[in-house]
Amino acid sequence: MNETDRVHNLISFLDSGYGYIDWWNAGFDEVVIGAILTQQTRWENVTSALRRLSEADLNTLESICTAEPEMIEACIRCTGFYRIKTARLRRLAGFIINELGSTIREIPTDELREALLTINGVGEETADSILCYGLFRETFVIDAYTRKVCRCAGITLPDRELRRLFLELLDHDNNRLRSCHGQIIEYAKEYCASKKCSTCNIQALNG
DNA sequence: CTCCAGGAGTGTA
DNA sequence: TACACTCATGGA
Repeated sequence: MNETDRVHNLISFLDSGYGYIDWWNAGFDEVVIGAILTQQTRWENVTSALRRLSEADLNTLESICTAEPEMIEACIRCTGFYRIKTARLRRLAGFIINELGSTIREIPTDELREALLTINGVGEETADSILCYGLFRETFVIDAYTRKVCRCAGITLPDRELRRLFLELLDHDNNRLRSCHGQIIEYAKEYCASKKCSTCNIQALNG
């Protein structure tokens, strides 16, 4: 059994267990902001920060650009790295509004991905989250959960090849790509809470 | 108390 | 290319 078969089996396994998941179907601005906030932090802290930003009317890219940094820092402190994340939010929001503007919908995915990656504070996962969940583009998010579940399934491919394989096996379909990543997170939260993965039965997929 | 969470940038070899 | 280090709060 090769790596392609393992990924295929993993996809089938998750699909049969969870079905289609409409994962992180939020507005564009919230996805962009959340993509930065979720860096090295639990999602529960992100939702808390997003709620505070909303209550302070700082939940849009426009307001992020014009607000005092201290106001943003106060809202997102619970996500950790709040000073660095505030700087990243301001850079990213400014880039999207001033450099991309309304033409962002017309920029090809690969070109837009490269553009996002040039921004300080935007790495592969953040860029792919924005593209996949904020703009419904054909890309797949490789994050800590994805790596963990794949490792359990005996898949040892590097991120770049893993992303290409998921893209191919999910037919470059945005709905399937979003759903699959959601399934991975649901599974990981259910069975991989501890490091040992004692209740994880993914390795059985290998036959 | 310790450990780590849906990262990314920088410096070092 | 491959690590080690930094950023920082909060929950288990």
